[in-house]
Amino acid sequence: MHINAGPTLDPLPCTGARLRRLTRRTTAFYEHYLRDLDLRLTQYSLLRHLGSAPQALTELADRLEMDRTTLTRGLRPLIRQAWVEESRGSDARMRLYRLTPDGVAMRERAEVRWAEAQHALEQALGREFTDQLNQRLEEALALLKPALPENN
Amino acid sequence: MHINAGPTLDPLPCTGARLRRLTRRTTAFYEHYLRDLDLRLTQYSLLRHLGSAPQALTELADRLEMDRTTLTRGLRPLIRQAWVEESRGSDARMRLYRLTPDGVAMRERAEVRWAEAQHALEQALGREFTDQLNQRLEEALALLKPALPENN
DNA sequence: TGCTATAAAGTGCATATGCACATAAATGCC
DNA sequence: GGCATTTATGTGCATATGCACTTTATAGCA
Repeated sequence: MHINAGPTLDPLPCTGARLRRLTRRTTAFYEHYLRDLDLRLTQYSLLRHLGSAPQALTELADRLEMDRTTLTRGLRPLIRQAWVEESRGSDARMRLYRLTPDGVAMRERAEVRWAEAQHALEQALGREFTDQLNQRLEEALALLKPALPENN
Repeated sequence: MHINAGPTLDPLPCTGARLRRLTRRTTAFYEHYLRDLDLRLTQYSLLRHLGSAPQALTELADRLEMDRTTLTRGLRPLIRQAWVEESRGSDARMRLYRLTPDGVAMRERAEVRWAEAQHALEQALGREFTDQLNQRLEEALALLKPALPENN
């Protein structure tokens, strides 16, 4: 039994908190479909952004707009599963990553599940609403890029 | 120097990945303003949802729509700073949490910064766009609530 | 009164996230 | 060629996130 079981939910004046909240729920939605592949949404995203051609860590981080160090560690499970292979190029500082054949196969299996999830999401939200939401998110991403003075 | 420095960014057909991406960037935006208070956005959110009246963990988790166990650990730093106090009620299973006077003071200081951040965000995105984005996020949250069969 | 079912919470595990700091290799001058 | 600077990456630390499993306490019923 709860104490102080007040009104349902606060109006949430904070856009950031609202985003985090929706992201939590949406991630759970997708991961429900990826579950028996034992794949997280982020990991699927990595598979999707990797190819058979070796790619440098920083390059990948830029494309995904993720922190470099998050990626370093996020790639490790994929390497452990032998879906991704690390190699070195002429520049001995760089780490290059590419999908293995197993990784390509896994990505294909995952894409089926992802498509199911995406479809189900569009069903739940309505196709038009989803498009508009995607639009807004994309727009916000573009507008927010130069918004932090320190990041320039 | 990068290898395979292809086109800028993929169109991102995945709504979930887009959400995660925007959330990362937006969180960084807010946390820039909270930085010298050494407060994360999530922690600010906790302070905002706590009061002087003791609240049970599960009740708080429901209100924030966060996982109970995430909350258990998320509250610890706040307790360590003595902004939040844990207590027990008549039901010996429950943990009750409330803001200490220091916690109230901290919340007030943080609200100033939060307001600056929110205002700056609305500047960056445009006021109208922000309202519409908030609207969509709220709508999506409402629509997604019953969307996972397993969650019923 | 006991026994069972349920409810509240904690813990272990595995990622996800990003900052500050450290290291190593390549670059650019002089 | 040799040294200062820049670049690519790794590591330590502290949260954030959520699932599976465990523990403890209350509730409900025979």
